[in-house]
Amino acid sequence: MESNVATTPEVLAQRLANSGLRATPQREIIYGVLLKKRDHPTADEVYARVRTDMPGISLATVYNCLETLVQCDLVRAVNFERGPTRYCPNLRPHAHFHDEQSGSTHDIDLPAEILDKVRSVLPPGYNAKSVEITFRGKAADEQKSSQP
Amino acid sequence: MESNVATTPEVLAQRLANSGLRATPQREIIYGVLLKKRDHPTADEVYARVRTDMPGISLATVYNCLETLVQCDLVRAVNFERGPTRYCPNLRPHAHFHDEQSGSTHDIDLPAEILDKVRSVLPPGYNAKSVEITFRGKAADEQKSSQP
DNA sequence: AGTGAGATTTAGAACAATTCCAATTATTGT
DNA sequence: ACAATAATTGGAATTGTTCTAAATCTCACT
Ligand SMILES: [Mn+2]
Ligand SMILES: [Mn+2]
Ligand SMILES: [Zn+2]
Ligand SMILES: [Zn+2]
Repeated sequence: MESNVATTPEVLAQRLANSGLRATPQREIIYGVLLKKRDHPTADEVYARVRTDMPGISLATVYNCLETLVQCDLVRAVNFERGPTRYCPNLRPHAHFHDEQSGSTHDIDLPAEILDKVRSVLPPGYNAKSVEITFRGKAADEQKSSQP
Repeated sequence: MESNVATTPEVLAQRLANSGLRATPQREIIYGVLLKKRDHPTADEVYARVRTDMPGISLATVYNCLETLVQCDLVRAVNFERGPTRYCPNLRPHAHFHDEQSGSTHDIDLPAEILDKVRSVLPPGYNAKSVEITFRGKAADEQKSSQP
């Protein structure tokens, strides 16, 4: 029973329409790139991947589309320190584990129970719209390089 | 029983010495500024405050000194989204509540019990050196402006 | 007190990521 | 088709930070 999880171009179009926006080829390809390899790419990395399918796309458009997807709640923008923003199409509540050695980022699912516990540290009067949890450290077996 | 909490110039000097560094006037004043008003100022804000005491200081030095204090574990660098880095001399384990309206940042103490619960979501093999928790939302009664 | 090595500060240039801008191109409804 | 609106584009501009190379300071030693 996955509510709220868009994984197809059709769903993308629907979500965009909800916000009065159009499903353009650029938006579809960029969203597809994010779904295909969920390694939290930067805008530059998305740009590089998209260009193999759509060589004429501009970096400005990549930024525009990513921003649009974030606005539609189809994608989360993720930041570590002051590094470039990374993009994540995982809509379930999750934390991020940032491996400092490899630079890779892993999603860590967050049970609602834990999220509630965390929210419980807030004194009365503090109304949190969002909670962000980030781990930094070393993850074991980085699976060699990345060729499957 | 506060271990690890430096609040005086002398302790600063000690900590710096531990790392083979000197206690310069610039470092002392900057650390003093952070201790005096714990509102998580940016480098620019620190620069402005320091200049009232030391008009000749340079912005590069402010950046250098802040970085040094972070290296010595006397100060934490705090980031929200892609905003400018903010600096926090609170060494206790704590989360940050970022009030989007006012732009202000509040420390939220984190009981060890909660921190452990949060760490417990990590699958085996994930070794977290640090955990960062950030709330975003609206805090009630922003105490009018700020004149006491 | 004077000297030299090394640390620190400084001003300004350089940089990286992102946003802005004005012009062009695409899509939509009539 | 046509006009209105939305989206894309290349390049300039902006922001926060880091780099660089020169000047200054500090400390240890004579
Ligand atoms: Mn990293
Ligand atoms: Mn803010
Ligand atoms: Zn993620
Ligand atoms: Zn803090």
